[in-house]
Amino acid sequence: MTARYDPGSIEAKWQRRWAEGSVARVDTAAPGNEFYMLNMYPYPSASRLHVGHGRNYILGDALYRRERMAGRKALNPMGWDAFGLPAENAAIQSGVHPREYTLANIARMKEQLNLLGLLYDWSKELASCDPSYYRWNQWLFLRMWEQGLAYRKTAAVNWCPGCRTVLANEQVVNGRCERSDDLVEIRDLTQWFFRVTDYAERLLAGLDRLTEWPERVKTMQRNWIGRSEGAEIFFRVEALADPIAVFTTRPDTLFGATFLALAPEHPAVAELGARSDRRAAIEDFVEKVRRESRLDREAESGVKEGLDTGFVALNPATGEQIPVWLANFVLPEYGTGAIMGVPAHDQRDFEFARRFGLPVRPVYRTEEGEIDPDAMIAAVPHVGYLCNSGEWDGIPCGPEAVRAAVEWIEAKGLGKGKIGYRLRDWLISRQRYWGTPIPAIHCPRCGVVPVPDRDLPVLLPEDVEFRGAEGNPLEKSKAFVETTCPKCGEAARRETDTMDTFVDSSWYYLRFLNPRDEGRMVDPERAARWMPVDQYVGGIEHAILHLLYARFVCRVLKDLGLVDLEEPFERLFNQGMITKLNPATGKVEKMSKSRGNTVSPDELVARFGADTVRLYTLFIGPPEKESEWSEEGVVGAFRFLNRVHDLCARIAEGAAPGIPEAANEDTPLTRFEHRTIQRVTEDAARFHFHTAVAALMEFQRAISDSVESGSESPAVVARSVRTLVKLLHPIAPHLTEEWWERFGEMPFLLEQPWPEFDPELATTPRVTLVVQVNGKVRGKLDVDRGEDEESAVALARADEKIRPWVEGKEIARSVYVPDRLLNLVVR
RNA sequence: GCGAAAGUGGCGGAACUGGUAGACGCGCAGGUUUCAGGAACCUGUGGGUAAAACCGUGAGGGUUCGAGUCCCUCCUUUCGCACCA
Repeated sequence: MTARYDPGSIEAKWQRRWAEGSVARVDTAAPGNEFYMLNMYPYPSASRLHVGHGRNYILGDALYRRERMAGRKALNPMGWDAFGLPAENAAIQSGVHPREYTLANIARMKEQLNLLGLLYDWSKELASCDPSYYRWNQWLFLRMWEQGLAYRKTAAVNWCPGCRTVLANEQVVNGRCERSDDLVEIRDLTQWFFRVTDYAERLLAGLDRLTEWPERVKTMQRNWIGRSEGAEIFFRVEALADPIAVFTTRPDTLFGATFLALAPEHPAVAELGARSDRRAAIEDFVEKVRRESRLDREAESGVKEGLDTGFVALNPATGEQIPVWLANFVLPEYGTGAIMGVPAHDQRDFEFARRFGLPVRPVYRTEEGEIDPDAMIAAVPHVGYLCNSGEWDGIPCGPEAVRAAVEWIEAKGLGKGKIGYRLRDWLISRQRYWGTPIPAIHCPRCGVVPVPDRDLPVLLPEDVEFRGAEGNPLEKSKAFVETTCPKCGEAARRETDTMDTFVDSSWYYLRFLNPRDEGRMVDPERAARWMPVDQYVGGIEHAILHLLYARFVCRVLKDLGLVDLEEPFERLFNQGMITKLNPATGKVEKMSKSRGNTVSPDELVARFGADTVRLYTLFIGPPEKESEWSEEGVVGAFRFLNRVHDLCARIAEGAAPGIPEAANEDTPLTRFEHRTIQRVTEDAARFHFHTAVAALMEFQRAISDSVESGSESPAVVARSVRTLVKLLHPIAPHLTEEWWERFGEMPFLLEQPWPEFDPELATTPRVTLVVQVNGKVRGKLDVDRGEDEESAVALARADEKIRPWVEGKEIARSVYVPDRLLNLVVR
């Protein structure tokens, strides 16, 4: 007769007990052995938790519980990235206030997290939409403004005509608005930026010290920052007062520059147009390129469009006149938005030159001699030695040539060495209501004036109509917009842009340490004690967004003297996404609400219990890998927990508390036990709970078998079962707490020390020695550990399975790996 | 195009520094229990053979006593970046 396993009642009971006991709560002010672990924030705007990101939390909780059992005081807080577009869009559609919508979703998410038995320190809970949180966004903004790190400029941004708002880059999918599917336009708007480019070098250099970060993420950040060394060189244009600066990584090819190309967006283009008799053509071209969406401009890579402005520039090295062109392939946001065209040594310039009949002039020659430009079919970026380049002639292609060129250019005052970055400043303005108001006031007399600290927080107004709203609802709130200038006291307009929600999440890990602190943003003493975050768990999707912004803001806070911390997250673990077949597209896609291929964990919890869902989610595969969700195997997890339940029930009869902890008898089951402790401990350390589960399944079977056969003493069995229960706790916490209690043990199993193994007992006295003949497995020997080679060979020769393979043959050599393998090489 | 990761049974996946390939689970097959059903229990399960031999980790080469693991070439898939001067 098997004991009936009823997860529902057990789980409800323990969830209540953990909450009542505040087991997750820690005093962040008190010293101790600290471990700070953080899951990347969820999106409470998502109305339900789905297994795709539930996996984060289940893995995180298992790690957290293991740390607790390992005796470390561990902080595991949860915060809500509560501002954002979805809440506001819901408000526009339904009229429900974004706050209401958000708070309802937070409550629901919280319920679901609790349902899975996840332990968070709710005393540290925070939500970015709470003024006690976002006032510090504003405070930080003002400090950054003082430092010149926050500024306003006019920039080309993504604009969705349907939603009548700017969009973040990540909200643009294939050139279309993620929500309305409208084609996104590029518009010039005056926006607020954070000067992240000032930190490019430090952000790049810091990556080398993040040894516990996945290489993949670091590479993505490096590419995103995109450092390249080169030079800025000035080209005089006859029609213009100021020279045009170009950025190049190949100043060594300056003598080969045969044209100058400007991005149509280049600021000098308007002036050129005004002075040109080709004004209409220039304006048409600019308009045409600008009308192309970014998508088209990128998709048509290869098709290079251009227009000769009719003006000429002077090649500063040769003094020759070269034409000034407009070209669609020159990007306005990189470098200076202008390039020198060196067709012989740059493929893009080559294609452009050939298309428009511009001259090609090689300035490198090969061993065979100079290159015939007419015979070239492609650019030769790296070849031979400089030629036709005055003093530089003869220098081999490479860093040496670049260095020589930079020195020469600087000496002549033609330009200077420069490091270029692909990284652009962080656009933080959003023309939306549901975000942190940017604390600035526009005064007709004083200009843009910061809100004084004493007036913080700038609260979101309540007199706002959302339903069917067009544009930023804040603009229509008189109470909000109409204000007075803090400098001159005259009537002024309040800034209506709000901040990107990534600002919120850039420093929240610090705020968990002092979430109710009214007087300051961060507590430097607690930060010194707890920082950096020991373990950060989250998906790869934040590799260059959140994880880069957080590293940036951390450095800003350091420079402001608020914390002594350069890197916020010491160790990062990227778990793979859960994918699932999307019936709508027929493809296997990342599980997400917007794709409509989600699976809600609470339905599964209702059927099998949270422990089964947790165990199965961890068992599905290695957490760093993407996994396709399937429920085929859930029953296997459920069966296992049933067997554990049954086993516990069998030995619980007559079990007295505290029995067998001391006895470490040398029996087969004891050895199995120690081996299992070792396996589970090591697997958990590298987050491989799927193999830990496999080890526990084997262990359960071994215990059950010895109970069946009566081969082990009750004390040994009792201790083994207790060990099984402890090792299983991070994975299936409810069932294991329940049995720990029924065994008469107290208090929480969560507070029990993680079992330790004896390395000696974690081995077996006898081992299987594999015998190979000429590298092929021909038999196995059961021998004592540490058997020497000579007797192993003798045993092998005598073995009836092996004998036929060696009989009558000469053993040329033997390879012996003690306790593992014997390979006989015969002729 | 550039960069990174990965290809192992019907499926998810094991295999730490080269040393029994396929742990564990699903599925499947046979059996047990049950009025019955099953998400219960037991046994078996890479191909192949009567049993062996033999063949098997994307393909082809190489190093080695021995290769899923190391090296070279190629193929496929996934994910980044994508005219970055």
